[in-house]
Amino acid sequence: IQFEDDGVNDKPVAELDEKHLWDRFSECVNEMIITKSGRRMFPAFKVKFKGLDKQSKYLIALDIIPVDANRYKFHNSKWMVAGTGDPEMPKPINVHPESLATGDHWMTKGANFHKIKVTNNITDRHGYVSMFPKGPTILNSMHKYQPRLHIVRVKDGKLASAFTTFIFPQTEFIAVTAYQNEKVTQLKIDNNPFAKGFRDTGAGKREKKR
Amino acid sequence: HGGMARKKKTRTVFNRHQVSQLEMTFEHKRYLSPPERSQLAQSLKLTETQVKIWFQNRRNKFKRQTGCEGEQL
DNA sequence: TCTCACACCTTTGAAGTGG
DNA sequence: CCACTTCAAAGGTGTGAGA
Repeated sequence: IQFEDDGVNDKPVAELDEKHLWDRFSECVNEMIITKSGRRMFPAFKVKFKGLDKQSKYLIALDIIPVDANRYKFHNSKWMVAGTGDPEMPKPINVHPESLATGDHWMTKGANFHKIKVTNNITDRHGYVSMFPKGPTILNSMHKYQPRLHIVRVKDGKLASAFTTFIFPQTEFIAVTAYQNEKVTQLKIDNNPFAKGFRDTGAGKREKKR
Repeated sequence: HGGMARKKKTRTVFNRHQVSQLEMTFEHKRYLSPPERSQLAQSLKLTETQVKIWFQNRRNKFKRQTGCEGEQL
């Protein structure tokens, strides 16, 4: 990977936001629903920054890559390998919409990737930007994935530094078509505001039609 | 409210082109002079009031997001 | 395993009201 | 101009049925 170093001295550091929440999901092996139309991830992937150069401009991006080449199954309340994984589609690089913002901007406002979507729909490619696919990330159900954060300094429309990549292990998850682990479901319901209607306590009215 | 005047406030939504132009303009200038507003309104086929209120609301939103900086733990 | 329609919520944002 | 509020429309949840 080529870049023209602009000589700016920085030391980019990204730290995962709401780490505690991610940890709780990670403890019971996180699952992300994938749908035909694309589903947001929860928790949302949010980061804070340190060590950027205030004046320089940076591009911030996120991608989601396979962890291994296995297929998994949920059996006896446990995830276990269940054979060889299916072939993977190329993964888009989700450039943060505020990108090409200053180091000052990123360090004060952070980066929130809450709008990125994951899907299992192989037939709705949204084309390509440059060499890379665009649109929702296509994942295989019952496969394990790991989001990655990328930081690169940009000067005059050209790369001015190497890519710095951060991996937060607690953001690893297994793509599913329907939740397998009850604990994961409950964590999602308890913490995702859009699922408030399913909460038992307080303002929720859980009801079963029989 | 005494009377039975039921007003159906139908929510108007500006189209993508209009929003992106407004957003681009806002990025460069946070306040619009009357002539600028008039020209922008005409090119976007909006009323001057709509453009005025849009900038007013946009400024408020910007302040709200930027001002609330100390959330999370 | 996967898909789909619900019900039930939130978020969004132009327009309203008052200062 | 600002501070707020109002309130539909848009759209994100998990559900549970039926493939």
